[in-house]
Amino acid sequence: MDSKFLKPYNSQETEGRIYEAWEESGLFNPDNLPGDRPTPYTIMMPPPNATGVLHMGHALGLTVEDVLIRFKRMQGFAALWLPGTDHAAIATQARVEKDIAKSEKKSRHDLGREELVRRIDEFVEGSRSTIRSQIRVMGSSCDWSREAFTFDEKRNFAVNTMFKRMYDAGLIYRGHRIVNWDPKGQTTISDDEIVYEERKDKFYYLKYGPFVIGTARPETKFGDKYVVMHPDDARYAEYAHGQKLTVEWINGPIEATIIKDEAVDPGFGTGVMTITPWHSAVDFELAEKHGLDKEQVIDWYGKLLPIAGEFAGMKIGEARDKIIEKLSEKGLVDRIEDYTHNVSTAERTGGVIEPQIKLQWFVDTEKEFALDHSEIPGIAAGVPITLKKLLRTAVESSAISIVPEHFNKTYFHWIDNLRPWCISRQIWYGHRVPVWYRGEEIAVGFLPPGEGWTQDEDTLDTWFSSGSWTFSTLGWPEATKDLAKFHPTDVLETAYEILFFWVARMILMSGFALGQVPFRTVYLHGIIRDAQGRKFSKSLGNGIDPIEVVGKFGADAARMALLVGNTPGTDSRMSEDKIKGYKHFGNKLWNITRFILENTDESDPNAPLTDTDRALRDELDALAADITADLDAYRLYLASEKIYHYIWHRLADVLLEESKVIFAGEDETAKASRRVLLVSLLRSVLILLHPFMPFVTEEIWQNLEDTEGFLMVAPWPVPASPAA
RNA sequence: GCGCGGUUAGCUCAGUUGGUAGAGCAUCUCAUUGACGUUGAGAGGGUCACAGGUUCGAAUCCUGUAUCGCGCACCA
Repeated sequence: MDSKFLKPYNSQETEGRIYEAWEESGLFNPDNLPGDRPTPYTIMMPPPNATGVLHMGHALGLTVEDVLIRFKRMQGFAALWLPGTDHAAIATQARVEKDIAKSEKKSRHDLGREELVRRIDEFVEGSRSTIRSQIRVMGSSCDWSREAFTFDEKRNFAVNTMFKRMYDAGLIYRGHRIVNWDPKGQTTISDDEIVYEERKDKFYYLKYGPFVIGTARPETKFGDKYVVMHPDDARYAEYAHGQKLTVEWINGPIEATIIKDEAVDPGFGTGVMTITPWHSAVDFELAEKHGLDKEQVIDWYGKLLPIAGEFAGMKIGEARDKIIEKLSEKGLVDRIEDYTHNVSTAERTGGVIEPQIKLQWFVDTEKEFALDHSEIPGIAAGVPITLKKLLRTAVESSAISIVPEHFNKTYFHWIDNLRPWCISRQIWYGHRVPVWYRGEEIAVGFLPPGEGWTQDEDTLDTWFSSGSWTFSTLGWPEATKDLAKFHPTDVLETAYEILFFWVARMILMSGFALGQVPFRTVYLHGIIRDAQGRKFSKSLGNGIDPIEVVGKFGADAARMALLVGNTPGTDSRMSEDKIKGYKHFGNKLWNITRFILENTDESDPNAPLTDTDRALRDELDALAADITADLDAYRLYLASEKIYHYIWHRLADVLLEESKVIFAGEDETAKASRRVLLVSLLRSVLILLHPFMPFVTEEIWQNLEDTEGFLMVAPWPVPASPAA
């Protein structure tokens, strides 16, 4: 027996060394795996943002993915887990701009586009290498030879190709539409990048000619020359659609036009409203419908424009009070009420969103097109379909299943509320919109030959590029071997928070580009909270750094703590005590090994098993089948607990205790049988525990005399069922 | 407002197709030079949020209520 078993298990000494050995073996790459492996099993790592360091959520994701990939690798699949990082355009640029502002007191405009992008590239390079090493620390058995970055040359080619194909199919268009404008970040953002903050404001009832209208935003009302009511509202039956009347307003009389539309809720307020098409999505649609004028009232920095007369140049907040003051003097304020509502703010900058009309690029999710090839059930090639329908069908047809299942409803609910997806951003870091202009000419996708072309200034929403992650990583648009073999992928494992941001966009892009689903299963994990149930945050300072935890307790312990009892889609709490418990477990296994080795020196491998021992062997085989079924059904929280429970409370507490009595007795047949049994059980539990605690199991395996090669590729005892 | 979840032991949470309520931690008792610096055996502790219903049988299925959390839409 190796003398190292005489001391407690030391994760610090072991884990780095084992990881290096795995990496050098080349076995993370499915091309190098032993035996004939016709069936692929693929997971694309959700690329962590290249903005900093890994947090507990990443650690959980990496652990779940690694358990699945190790399980399937041992089961004989050509297992590919492809790692990568995300350039996360807005987040990264915001981060670097902040750093520069702090250290050099310079803005991006001081630096210029080229220099800022160069600085960001530099930052990202450093950040990516940090992330790479952190992914390794968790024990992730991913194929580094295929590593990808959402903003490298290959991915840029894929993005430009995708843009061109969607443009040619009529699904991408440029238009003046209402967008979410972030005056602080000076960019548009998508609906999903908005966070709502509850605020208490005033709600003003203003006299507008013969009407009383309600508004929370008097500062937008200067241009309001349309007054809208429901056509069936008896109170206003005397007014006809299109009728004009002159009303006294903020800066004097204006001509108002009556519009009748069913969009107005007669039961809300007075049942009458005026509209501001430039600064409200609902009003914009009304204006489009009736062909009304639209006028900008607030500029790109949140200040009032000349239309506001004496209020021009004022910030919104300042103007609001003064306007009400003036209206009040003019006797036009009917009453003021308190009002609680949600204000839209930009997730990244905290700026209050100002809806604005802007010339932007959009993806149209309701326009019909046809796929020339489809493997998605319910969608036939050549038959007209919309992206919205595609998104729905992929999940409705069970081509994709979501774990836990109830997120299906959330997904459908989101699709039903989907609006055109604004994909252009006014930031400098990221894939630049692949469109070039020359006079009246426009070129899409790639820079055409010839002089005088100017590229669109905007960049693309980062989710536009990560939408193609499952296949751009495999070489698309080239028809590579990898693409043919590994796509569609098997599982997409991610946080439920980005179901829409990312998961839906991948379904959309994969469906459009390949006529395939991007993955067969979506496994959504919950948020990891602290012991008090709070979200980890910088301001609270309650973060548990996974890397620190691993240093202290080992990656194996951290992995188990993240897995056991943590059901998909449910938030869970993390405390050092829990992690410590599993460090103890690693040491328990270490000592079980020691006991078995000490008592089986003279083991005769050919000795027959007694009936009792045979039954004990069968018991573990049954457990193996059970654990396999749990893993196939994504019940990792049960599988991990079951093998833990067996090792500690069955193997150690019962079987080893019993064995002490047997070894102390006179029955040589029972002794011989028990030696064989214990060695056999030890080997089996190492295999079954390996996906969960890869380091300590591999280390023990390497130190057993009768084992060869890596535990990492030892055959799993239960073969894959044909259906799975 | 619409939708989705949670409510089970002091705490954190499991409970897969309905079949005698479980784990870890905590508490208490006992044992212990032992494979274990990190041990074992045992005990106490639960009207499974509440009210109805279906069923031979409900933590589990159905209806409703309360309460907490989340998502979406936000209404002029």
